[in-house]
Amino acid sequence: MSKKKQKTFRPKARLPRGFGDVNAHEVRTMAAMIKTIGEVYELYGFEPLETPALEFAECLGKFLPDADRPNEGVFALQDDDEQWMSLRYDLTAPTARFVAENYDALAKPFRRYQTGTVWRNEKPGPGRFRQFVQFDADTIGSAEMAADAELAMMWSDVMEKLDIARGDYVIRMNNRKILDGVLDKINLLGDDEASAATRLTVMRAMDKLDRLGSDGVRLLLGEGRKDESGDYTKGAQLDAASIDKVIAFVEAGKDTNKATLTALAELIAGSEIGEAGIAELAEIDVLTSAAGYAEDRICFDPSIVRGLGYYSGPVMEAELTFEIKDEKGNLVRFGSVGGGGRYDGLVARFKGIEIPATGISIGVSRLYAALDKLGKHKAASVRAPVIITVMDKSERATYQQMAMDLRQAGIRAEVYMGSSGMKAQVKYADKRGAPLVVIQGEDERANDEITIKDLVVGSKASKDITDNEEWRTSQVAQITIKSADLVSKIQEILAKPHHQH
RNA sequence: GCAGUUAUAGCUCAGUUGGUUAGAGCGCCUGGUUGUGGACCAGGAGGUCGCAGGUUCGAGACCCGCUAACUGUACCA
Repeated sequence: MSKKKQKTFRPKARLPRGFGDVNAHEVRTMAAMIKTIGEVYELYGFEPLETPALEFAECLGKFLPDADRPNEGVFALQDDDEQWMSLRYDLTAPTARFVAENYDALAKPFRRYQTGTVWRNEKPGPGRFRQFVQFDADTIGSAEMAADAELAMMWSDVMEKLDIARGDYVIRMNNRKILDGVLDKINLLGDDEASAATRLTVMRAMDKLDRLGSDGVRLLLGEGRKDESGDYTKGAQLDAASIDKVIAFVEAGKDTNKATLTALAELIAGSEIGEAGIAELAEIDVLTSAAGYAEDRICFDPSIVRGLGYYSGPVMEAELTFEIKDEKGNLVRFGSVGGGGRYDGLVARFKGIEIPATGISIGVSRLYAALDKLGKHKAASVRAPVIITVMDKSERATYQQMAMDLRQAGIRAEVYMGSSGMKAQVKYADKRGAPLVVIQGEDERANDEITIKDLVVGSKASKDITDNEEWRTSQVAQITIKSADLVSKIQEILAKPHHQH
């Protein structure tokens, strides 16, 4: 052996980008959110379903891993028998698989809700992760607009149950058939490849109205647009008349849903598919209006596009409309926190027969981030445990009994599990945010007493004490009680206002 | 994917036209205080200056390549 020290390999402790740890506060608030959303879904009659994280790649849809880039878009791996499996990238595709697999046994329409983690192998950004949580509800096997209307209203209920005030959010709704109507009017509904490609470009451009404004969209519909970094995006090369039509369409939103429908009807008059879409939205409007859900909650917005893949009828998006400032004072808008719509073709991939379906997907992770910045999380705070210090290790059983007594009364309590001295123990309690510290050393034990130190009161008192001698010897915010009174005394102290949240 | 910017301690960042042992604040640890959080005081740990090459007597700084992160943009079931 050489005398040189072998350099031991130490991996850098780090996480792949787009993945994040979830701390105690986040776990609790996220769980509370999920509970709230689930309760609303249950109220509407939806049933829970869980499916696995991995599915056969071919079941999830068009993102089949190929030999060159097996993990583009999805995380995929090969089973023993070389079949490709993928981590699910949404909850809709697994649901379609489930329905196709169990179709005969299900009560139709099948109404289920599901929450879970999904994974996407793509570039992360602010508010965008490679692993995140969604919470979906779908009605499968109904072509009725009532199903879409119900989801929009339920979504609105969810937002308000999460303490997002009416006006701070809005469910925006459009219809893919109306979008097709516009494309129809500018002669882009052809089956040829060129039309299909231009269609995509046009829809992408329309979807960017909120971010780029109508001037930016105009550029994307025409020649192309150069962004501030100098990168150039080629446009759809439409002629001026067509551009005007598309712009008029995306800006056709009015103050009331009825007025929007009227405006849209004029713009796409003569297109069969477009008129069908307007009829669908009109039907939804009747139902939502009758239930009292006005434009301040569910708003028809012609600029909503929502993905390019499978939607076939109404599409919707939940948007947070308030703005707040970040640490640097910049205005931050959260924007979309979920999407949904009708996808009549999805189950047909498996069954051959078309089964109409509609659903919504709430982006729990994004919504969480937004509510966190708003300070709107409820039920998030759990009181830290009372810490019982270990003054004499030989008395551990006694301290343990104190903790058990407190727990019996429903009070979080823990005996200090480390081996440091008292100073470190109180410091530990402080760092944990403990409300109280329980102390029983030799002196107390001799008199069958226990000392309770109130860390909240002590913290306030420390501001007026600059002398350490005084701080130490005055034993600030401490009381000594009879051992038998431990639980009742602590209950009494914790009921005081300064220990309430 | 494309473009721009950046990379120095756990965090936020200094580091002069290239010059000796690379700094500060905050945080962390220890002691002042063997039975007490904060404040204060004293001390301490922590860096292959992203990686690899080159220019130079000499590189944290200059040049080339790579990597990563950030921002914008594209894509987004």
